[in-house]
Amino acid sequence: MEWTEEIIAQLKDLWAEGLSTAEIGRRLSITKNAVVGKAHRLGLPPRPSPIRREGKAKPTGAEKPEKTAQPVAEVTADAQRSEPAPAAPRAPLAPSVSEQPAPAPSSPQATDTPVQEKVAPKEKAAASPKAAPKSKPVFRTISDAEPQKRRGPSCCWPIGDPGTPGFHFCGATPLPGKPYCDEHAQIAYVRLRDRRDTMA
DNA sequence: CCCTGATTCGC
DNA sequence: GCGAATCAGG
Repeated sequence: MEWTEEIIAQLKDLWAEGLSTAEIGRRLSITKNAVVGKAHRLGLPPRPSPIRREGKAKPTGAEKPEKTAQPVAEVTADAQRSEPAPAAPRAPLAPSVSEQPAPAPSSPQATDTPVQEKVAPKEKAAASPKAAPKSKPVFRTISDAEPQKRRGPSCCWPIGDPGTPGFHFCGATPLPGKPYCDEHAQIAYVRLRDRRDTMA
């Protein structure tokens, strides 16, 4: 795992937002162990821990079976070909706004915009993902995440979390030559110098 | 069972 | 430093 400054910043941000370690791990495509381990190493404020580990000798050391990690975010939208998306490969956390993982459209263009607003950390209660509890996060492709009828170009801005039931793409008509609609293109194509973080 | 975070310790 | 394995509580 390559802990770049950016990833660490995201970790801190999500940690500060109160997301669970597993949730953070899911968003960063890493395990919760990695999140917890790194968080502790960074000296991040501890969460209300459910346990109090007393003097317990560990019999066997931790082996490393080394599972094949596949951080594959397969988003094959037919809309993005001529232009490489400078933004999120999987989740809308890369484009600017560090404190707003889930973009909320201010002006719904469709009459029934199924926007999920902000995905709260309690989203797990709303659904029971039976898929692979222990394995790596499964990223849904656009084909099964969005039962799109029309084949025309559509905004591929992700709404919600990949792998969760409500996940889908925006689907609005994108700007000419852009993978995103007007609305999301504004957040996707952000000047880096406009990025302002509240992190230390 | 599921979830959570903490710690240990081989690498 | 990293994180899987493990622990331990809800």
